[in-house]
Amino acid sequence: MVHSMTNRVSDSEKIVLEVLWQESPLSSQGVIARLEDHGWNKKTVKTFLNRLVKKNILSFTKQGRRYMYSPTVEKEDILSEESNGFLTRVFKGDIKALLATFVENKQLSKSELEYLKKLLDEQK
Amino acid sequence: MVHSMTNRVSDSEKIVLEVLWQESPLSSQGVIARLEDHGWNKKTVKTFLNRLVKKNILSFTKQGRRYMYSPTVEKEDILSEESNGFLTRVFKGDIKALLATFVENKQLSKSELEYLKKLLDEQK
DNA sequence: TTAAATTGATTACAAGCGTAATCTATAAGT
DNA sequence: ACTTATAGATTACGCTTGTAATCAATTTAA
Repeated sequence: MVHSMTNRVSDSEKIVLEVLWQESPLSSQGVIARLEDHGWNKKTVKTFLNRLVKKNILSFTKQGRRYMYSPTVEKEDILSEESNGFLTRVFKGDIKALLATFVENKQLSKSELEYLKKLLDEQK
Repeated sequence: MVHSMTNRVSDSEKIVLEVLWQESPLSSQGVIARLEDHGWNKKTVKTFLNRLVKKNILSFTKQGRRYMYSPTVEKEDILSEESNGFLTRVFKGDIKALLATFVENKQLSKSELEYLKKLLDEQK
């Protein structure tokens, strides 16, 4: 946990980051290619890459005049950070209220219910 | 569900709204008083009241030259809207991953685990 | 070898947000 | 009867975000 992580990752940046969590290092072209169906202009994707580098969420190595980008943070760290933020901001830390909202709202399937029960049993 | 609700409620606005969910109608003074420990300037609170009115999240009735504010939306509606947004944005709709993150990260107490199990059992 | 395409860097620009200050009208205190 | 405080409305201003366009350098295609 070296990063103090004052800089948050915006939603769009997170979409870019997701690509690199799945496969890295990648050049900007590689990222752009994997985001084709997103309908973003190449320039836009490059902006996000740049901002992520400035925020120290991505690092790169030079390959000629190309950059090969890699995440500097684990997906799990970002997810749990965001989750805690959400819990605090929206539910004021009331974890039971949060869980109730999700469980009641989402109509879980049988297999999802099974999975969660098992998860709970492992917890103790 | 009359509101198309394209306008989101910001975090600060939500804090103001919370006061009015707990007690309404209230004048701006009433809201300001109940937010004293928040360290906000009165003007700041009034800005948020104004913005919430513009977003149709608050309505008011005039009492002389004072306004008495009330929410036009239910807390539960906002919470589940935000929750769904969060689920989609951060976990790409994967409810299992979301719940797993909370359960594993938050070190749930025995009673919280019990509560959640009951929630799951009621679901079916 | 000259023109075109591509790279990353820099700049743009409007909307939303946090955080108020100022303006205008009215009510209240002296 | 004035002066001052207060209410809501309008304006301000820097930061972040979404969404690129432009710029300078370099590589590639013709």
